[in-house]
Amino acid sequence: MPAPPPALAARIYLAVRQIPPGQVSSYGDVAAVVGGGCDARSVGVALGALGPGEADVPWQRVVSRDGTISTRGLRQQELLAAEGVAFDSYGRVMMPRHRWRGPDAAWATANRMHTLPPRDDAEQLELF
DNA sequence: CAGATGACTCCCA
DNA sequence: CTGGGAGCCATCT
Repeated sequence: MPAPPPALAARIYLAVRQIPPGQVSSYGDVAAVVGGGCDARSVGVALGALGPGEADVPWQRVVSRDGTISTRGLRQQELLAAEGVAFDSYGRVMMPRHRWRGPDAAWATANRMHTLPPRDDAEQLELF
């Protein structure tokens, strides 16, 4: 039997579950939402340890900060494309367009997590 | 307790 | 673009 997920991993999974279909987030952003001594690496490790018991965690929606896919052989890009995520000619997710803005403030408070700091918008303006 | 490890990220050559 | 190195941190040996 798989060992029960440590507390931090459970929080990471909870945060990842907030990312809506068609959007993506980076390991670092997820870590920022989780807070409490969690960094991008911790998120990567936690997702790498996903087992059958956490099949409902949309791990494919977490990519590197620059939109590149760090997994190999997991069909991550296919899964994302299937939910409407667009990629550029370099095979990177078009972050400005799909980047998750963070959890709802009320949800964050209720779960003792954090919202993402507002980001400068030059990039976000690429919308349509 | 000390090391090794990993689906990260940033910086510089 | 590529590659190396340094921070980062929870987990597992």
